[in-house]
Amino acid sequence: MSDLLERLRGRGWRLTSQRRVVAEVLDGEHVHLTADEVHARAAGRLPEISRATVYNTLGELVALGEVLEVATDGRAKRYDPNAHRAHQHLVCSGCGAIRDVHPHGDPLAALPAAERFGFAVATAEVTYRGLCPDCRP
Amino acid sequence: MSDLLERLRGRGWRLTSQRRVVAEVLDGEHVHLTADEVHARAAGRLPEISRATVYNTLGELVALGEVLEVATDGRAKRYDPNAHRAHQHLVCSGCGAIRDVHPHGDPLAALPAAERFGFAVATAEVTYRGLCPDCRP
DNA sequence: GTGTTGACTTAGACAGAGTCCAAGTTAGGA
DNA sequence: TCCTAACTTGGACTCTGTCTAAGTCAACAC
Ligand SMILES: [Mn+2]
Ligand SMILES: [Mn+2]
Ligand SMILES: [Zn+2]
Ligand SMILES: [Zn+2]
Repeated sequence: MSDLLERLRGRGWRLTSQRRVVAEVLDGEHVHLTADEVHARAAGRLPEISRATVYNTLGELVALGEVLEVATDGRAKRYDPNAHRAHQHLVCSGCGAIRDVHPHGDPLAALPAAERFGFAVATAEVTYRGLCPDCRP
Repeated sequence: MSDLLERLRGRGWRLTSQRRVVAEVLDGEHVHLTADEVHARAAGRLPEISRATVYNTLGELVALGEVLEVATDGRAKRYDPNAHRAHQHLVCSGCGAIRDVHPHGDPLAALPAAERFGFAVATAEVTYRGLCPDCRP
């Protein structure tokens, strides 16, 4: 992620302080922040950064494949900087905590051709749900 | 689904015309309607049914396990009356069309204990994504 | 260094999905 | 038939995200 800014420059992007700060907020942390959380942390370093710019930058990073968008039911999307190693998510049904997990095998392999209905199936996302240690009875 | 109204009555629910119409709209169809689509179809039979009641009734049916909520990223949730046979979903990345699919094996089995981090993992939802025949280049 | 310019940022209006509330209505038991 | 708690209603409200017009500035040319 630290060379992300170089990669972006290589694509002809302007390196603005806003983009730099958003990249720094996502850098290194294996977290799954909402756009508003990214905005709050970015504003800690660059107080007047706008929500629109955070949304724009996140959208650009997603389009480049540098960040993944994780849709969690009903609530705000989460942005995942761990885009370079395929993984799935384990979500606590109690508190909403999210962890990266690495299941065995390729989930796509479980879908037989007869169940593909002519689709060109490209990806399989798996969401495991259950109660985390803190939320267990 | 046709005896759903009986099951609801058994739980002490009042059988109102609104609830009856929402149940009829979902009945039998293996579709994945949004709340607003359910409202539109229900209003065809009972013109003054309100959005709030449709949301309330759908939420109650979900809580009872009679209907599944399918979160599709960014868009409105879809309500799935096919709650009595486990299945997964295949979604077109182009037009958003949804189909029920039945992969081989239990997707939970692919997650080793060491990857469960103390969670009591209960379910695995799989979303397959790709282009449907109409959207393929 | 200075100037130029189109890419970028901003505030705020807007939109879609869903929730909440106070007031009115009604299903179903007494 | 009456009564009342449960249900429904319309509209206000919240949350998430998009859009736009006007202002700003990074990067390049000189
Ligand atoms: Mn992740
Ligand atoms: Mn389904
Ligand atoms: Zn938890
Ligand atoms: Zn399609």
